[in-house]
Amino acid sequence: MSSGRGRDAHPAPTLEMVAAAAGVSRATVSRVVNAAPNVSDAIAEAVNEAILKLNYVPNRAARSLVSRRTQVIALVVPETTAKLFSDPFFATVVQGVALYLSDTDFTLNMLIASEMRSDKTRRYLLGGNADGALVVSHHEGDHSYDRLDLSLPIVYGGRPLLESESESYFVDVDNVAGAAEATEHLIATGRRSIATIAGPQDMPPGFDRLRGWRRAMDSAGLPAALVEYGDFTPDSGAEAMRRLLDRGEPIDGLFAANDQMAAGAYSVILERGLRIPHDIAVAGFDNNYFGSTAVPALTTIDQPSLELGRTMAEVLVRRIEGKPVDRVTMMPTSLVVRASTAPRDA
Amino acid sequence: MSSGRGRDAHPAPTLEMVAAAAGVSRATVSRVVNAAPNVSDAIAEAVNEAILKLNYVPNRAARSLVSRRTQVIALVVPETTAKLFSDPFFATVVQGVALYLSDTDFTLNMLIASEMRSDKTRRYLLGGNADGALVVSHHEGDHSYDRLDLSLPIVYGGRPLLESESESYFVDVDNVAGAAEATEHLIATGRRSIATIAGPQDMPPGFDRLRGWRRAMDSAGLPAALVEYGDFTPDSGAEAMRRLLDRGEPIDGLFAANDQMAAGAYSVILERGLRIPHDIAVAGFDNNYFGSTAVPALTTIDQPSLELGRTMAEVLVRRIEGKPVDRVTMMPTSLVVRASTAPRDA
DNA sequence: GTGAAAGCGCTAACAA
DNA sequence: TTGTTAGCGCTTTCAC
Repeated sequence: MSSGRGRDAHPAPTLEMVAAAAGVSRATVSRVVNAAPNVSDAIAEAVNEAILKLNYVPNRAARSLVSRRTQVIALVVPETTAKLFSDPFFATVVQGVALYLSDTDFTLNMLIASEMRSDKTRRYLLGGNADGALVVSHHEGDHSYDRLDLSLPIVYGGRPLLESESESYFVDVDNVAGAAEATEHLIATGRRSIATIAGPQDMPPGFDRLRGWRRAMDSAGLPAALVEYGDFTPDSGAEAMRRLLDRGEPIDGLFAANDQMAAGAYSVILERGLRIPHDIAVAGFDNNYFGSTAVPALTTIDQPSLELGRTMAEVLVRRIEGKPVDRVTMMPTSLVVRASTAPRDA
Repeated sequence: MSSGRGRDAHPAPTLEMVAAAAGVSRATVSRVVNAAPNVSDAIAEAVNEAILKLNYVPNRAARSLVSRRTQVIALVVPETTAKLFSDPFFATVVQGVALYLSDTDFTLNMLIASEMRSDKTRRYLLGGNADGALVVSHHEGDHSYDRLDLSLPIVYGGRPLLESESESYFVDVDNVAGAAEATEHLIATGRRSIATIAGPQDMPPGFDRLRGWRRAMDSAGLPAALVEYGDFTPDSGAEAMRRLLDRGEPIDGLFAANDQMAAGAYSVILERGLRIPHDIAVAGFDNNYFGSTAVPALTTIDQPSLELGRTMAEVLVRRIEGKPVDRVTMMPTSLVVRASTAPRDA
């Protein structure tokens, strides 16, 4: 079994061949191809005809070599994310990026960055293989590529852990506002003793969502004391819920920092003979299948992951093209109301 | 707010600079970089030292221009798939591809192919922008890029609808064997009246999984008559289950052609007051969250999606490098036994 | 084993 | 408005 029939079957027409066919110089063809302003219509037409006839496609390598632009955007993905292929959030962000770029002249290059070969990624980026890079830091706040930004523009997904220490460009979801909205919704349905299962405080989403819950509780004049922490896994959510209930204080509402932990909390609530939403109304964050397939379906905060990716790409392209862009872009979240926060007597 | 600080901050060292630093000619540096056999150890060492000191990285554009190789592999994704970001299967395949390529010198280029701009994709591929292409046809059997294979090697995910009409290289999952295994498992747990909810018969997975069910039933001497069709959505699974039960014939086992349809069937089974697995044991196919989060958890057939992607990439790289490869590669599936097929009295 | 020189296909001054 | 010319950084005969 042989293979690779070689691109030599099709001896790829060159600019020179087009020039010959159209009876003009290579420079003129180049001008037409690049839509330069100063070409007479008659000549342009003749050239375009030749291009069509020969089925000419410019050679990117040659173009990049002289123009110093690759028309490539690198998407850096941490290997851990790649292995944890159970993450719909990540996949959606990537698709948003790809979708946006498909309407531009840029091409998307996916790089898997592992700790082991981290310099391979750096070298690739520094080697002039891309005009810019997108780093999907998976909301962990890792902006360790910051230094590279001196050599090529970088845009992160998710804010850095310490904003003050970074000058990086990033696009993020407004976690504080989202968490506040979920909590306000709980309050609006008549709940007063609202607990929260927070995420890790060394991750921006964990930290910000707790802040949002606090803000809403404070604004409503309710005590923000019922807090337990988890690590975003269902199991940790279950354990946090157990600790919460073991405090012996009344709880009629719960905001979990993500849907997975809410799902974990569900099992404990039911196991204790309590009903959702009758005894405890529950809201989550993320809007993924853990919430949508739960029974009762979980009220949650939707993150615009597709838009997040799209926006990251847009910000990067603007930077590359030298157009003005804000260093930080926040994407709005939206509340998805489902059965888990239904009013008690509806 | 400005931007793109230009790669000129770092004036990217060239081969020429390395040559100067090492006191040799550019040709020699090139030989060292490309690990040519005929370079004396002493010189090679000196060159490597210079490379390290200058932090030299070869310019791909220049290299591609002369070598006629791009070291790029294109991944063509249909836009519908990109929009339907709810598909973990697809995301995992892509990650498998990326993971494999990260250990090679190839780089992954994602292309979104829409019907509207389909020639953009073709032109890209024909324009010598990639050394080969991977087409994730999402198991729909669409091998419409077949003609391109004359100009550059292409490997598909999923077999073509009509094998006879295509000479394409592809990697697929053994749907027939998987479906048969699930059905045999049902039989082994003592079920005899086993129905199936099949997928669309114009899609290879739909067609093949029905064949697998039939094969298992025939081998066991059981009648293969209880068949209804769905379109792989949960709703269609629910309706098919309804039709199945409305036939009035006894059913004690069900093989659904995917987990989503199994989930749909679950709701109807429970709604009719039947118990899973006591009255009806259920098995699905895909092993995604529809099955793992269902109650009771669904026995299903696992597809090695990560491996599928990895293998597609491997087959393509072998073709590009002119090494022998089989035109068709089948990946094995595996049975995941869960509560939905537990023996009646266990 | 090493160097000199030509050229891959294109763009961008500069001339005309 | 169009053509001429000189490279971009690399690989690759061909001499030595």
